[in-house]
Amino acid sequence: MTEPMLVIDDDPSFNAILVRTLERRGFAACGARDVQSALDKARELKPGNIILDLNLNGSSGLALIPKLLEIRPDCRIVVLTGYASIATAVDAVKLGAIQYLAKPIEIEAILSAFDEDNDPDFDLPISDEPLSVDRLEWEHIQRVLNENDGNISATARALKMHRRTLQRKLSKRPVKS
Amino acid sequence: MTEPMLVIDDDPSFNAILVRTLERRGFAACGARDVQSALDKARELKPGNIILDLNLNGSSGLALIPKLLEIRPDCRIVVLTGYASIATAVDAVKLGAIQYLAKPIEIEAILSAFDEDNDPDFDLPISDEPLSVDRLEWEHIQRVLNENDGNISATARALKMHRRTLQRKLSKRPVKS
DNA sequence: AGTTCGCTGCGGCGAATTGTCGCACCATCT
DNA sequence: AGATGGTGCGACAATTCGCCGCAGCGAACT
Repeated sequence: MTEPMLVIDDDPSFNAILVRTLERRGFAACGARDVQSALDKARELKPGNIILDLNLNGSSGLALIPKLLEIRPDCRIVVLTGYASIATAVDAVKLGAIQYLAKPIEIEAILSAFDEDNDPDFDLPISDEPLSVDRLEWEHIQRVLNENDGNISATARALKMHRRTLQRKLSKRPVKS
Repeated sequence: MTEPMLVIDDDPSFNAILVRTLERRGFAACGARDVQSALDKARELKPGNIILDLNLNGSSGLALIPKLLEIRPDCRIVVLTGYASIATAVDAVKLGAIQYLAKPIEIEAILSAFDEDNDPDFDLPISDEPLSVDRLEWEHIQRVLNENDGNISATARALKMHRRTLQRKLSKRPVKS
């Protein structure tokens, strides 16, 4: 099960964390932050499992799917995105991705996506509990808040929630699982 | 094309309207309101185009996809649902549906789905807005619910929320962006 | 300077949602 | 038959949300 994994995501910290976590779990993992190096790495490593973010510095990861499959037709691609939509989910799967997940997401869910597809030869840690809805909400808020440079009003607008409500959530919840 | 169309939807009025509209546009259309009659009609007509609602009186239209494809492997199935979620969209496409659309939808969109069931467009999608917290919550619930084979109690436990609350959320939220 | 924006924190209050309990009804399994 | 576990749903109190308004603050423009 030393099938190499390739993480394609333009967010440096997310990418690094994911690669590190995968390695710590015993996978050979490698990261790429843009289309070109993703293709280079893919050609070099011929990874069987690929984690692909849809948004790569503005260019669509969707177009990368056929190219990756061309390099290795049986590779399993899990698409990950912070801006999930049903339309892109449908496209991604039609193009050959085996799963489409919305960030924030736990590693467990990603791994189980690779797992449940087939290949019973490696049983990785049985997936943990999913995040509670509260926790998920918190994670999501933090992400969007970060994206908006801490601007609460803008975040509330993006999240389509009331600013007052966001304020209250932020002040009340240091974090809980 | 006089390829017969089959409309599978348990909502009588929606079904009837859709069939009528299709006929008025020159298609041979036929409706079915439950799993059994859908399969009967499919075997009888061997329709090339099928419009399938995911929720058929509680039973999942998802399971119908493989059976329909078995009857006619090259038929094109467009999945329609009032309770859209990314999880079920991914499943539907993996099972062989060519498109997944959320109600309410215009006939035009359905027809154009059949029309251009090839090459998804990589260029335009990727939205610029993150999901609203409500939407994210909905997606997450759908995923976990799916993971638990539709078991509401188990899902509520996994999500650390009260079963009653989950019930209410599931029944109350048709979808909102 | 003065003025206009937009963001922020916060009080308050009615409306809506949640947490909890309880009950009835079903399947399964023992 | 009894135990177990799921499901739907009514009811009611506790909590949260939506929405109002207000005052302070920094940036940007005239």
